Amino acid sequence: MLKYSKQRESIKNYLDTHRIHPTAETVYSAIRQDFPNISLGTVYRNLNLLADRGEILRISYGSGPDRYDGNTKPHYHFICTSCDTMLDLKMEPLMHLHELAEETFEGIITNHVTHFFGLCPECSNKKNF
Amino acid sequence: MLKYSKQRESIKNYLDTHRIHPTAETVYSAIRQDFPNISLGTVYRNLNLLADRGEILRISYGSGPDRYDGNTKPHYHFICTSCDTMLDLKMEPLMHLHELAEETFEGIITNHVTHFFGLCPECSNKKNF
DNA sequence: TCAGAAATAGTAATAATTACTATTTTTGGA
DNA sequence: TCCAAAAATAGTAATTATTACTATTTCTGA
Repeated sequence: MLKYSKQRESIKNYLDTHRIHPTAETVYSAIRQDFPNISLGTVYRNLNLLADRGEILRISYGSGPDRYDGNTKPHYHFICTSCDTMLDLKMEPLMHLHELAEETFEGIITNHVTHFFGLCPECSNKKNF
Repeated sequence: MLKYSKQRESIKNYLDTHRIHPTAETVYSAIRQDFPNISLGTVYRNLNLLADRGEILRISYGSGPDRYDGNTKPHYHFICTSCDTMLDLKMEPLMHLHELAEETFEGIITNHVTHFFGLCPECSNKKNF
């Protein structure tokens, strides 16, 4: 049985109001403004709990820590290989790609994950000068 | 200047002859049959070196350790959420997806990574009984 | 053959995350 | 309103995957 906690509410609220795809560490630093004694374990536990319930997204990619996203609508993510910024892409996601993949596969494919890499607008400008 | 090493040759050969997408730890265990004193650091260093040179693929996904693949031809990977087996998919990869994504993006997108998840043939059979 | 460069083995360190435990908070009844 | 059980927390320790460090060994080309 899930019980209310003000720490969890604060974490959820932070993700809903800051669409920067923060890491657990970033969330931890931010929440500490309001809850100076919150522990990193609590942040991880609640991020996992919220992600398992589908209230937030956990985004894993290559190297580096996982990112979290309050926007659960299907959308693609871009990661800048120079500054690690993660951005939402406007492109419509290919929702049925895994159904296509399943046609030539003996098992069951239920979902797929795609991430895009390159230089973010800011970093691509810097490289031009 | 790159120098020959029998350990590296053995690692490369293992990946070329075992298309099971092994982890560094799996490669380490296997190579130890021939080189009982090889260190895990040597395995990691050579896997990284080979991947950087494009001779093998490093595959990172959600949780769990990275996998390595001697097959450098572009192809998609499937990961079983039940047993963690990684399999190649026969489906043709969408090589130009990141060019499509770049059309609605202010920065530069140079590549993308897609992984598929579900139950492998073996695990999907088990669940039916 | 030999000297310098590169690679190795073995070990220590790091980064991200999870596990553990004693204490505190929440919550649905009495 | 009070209370006990369940759940959550803070603080800490442990784990996992990987990289860094260093003294020794192996390559290689002159």
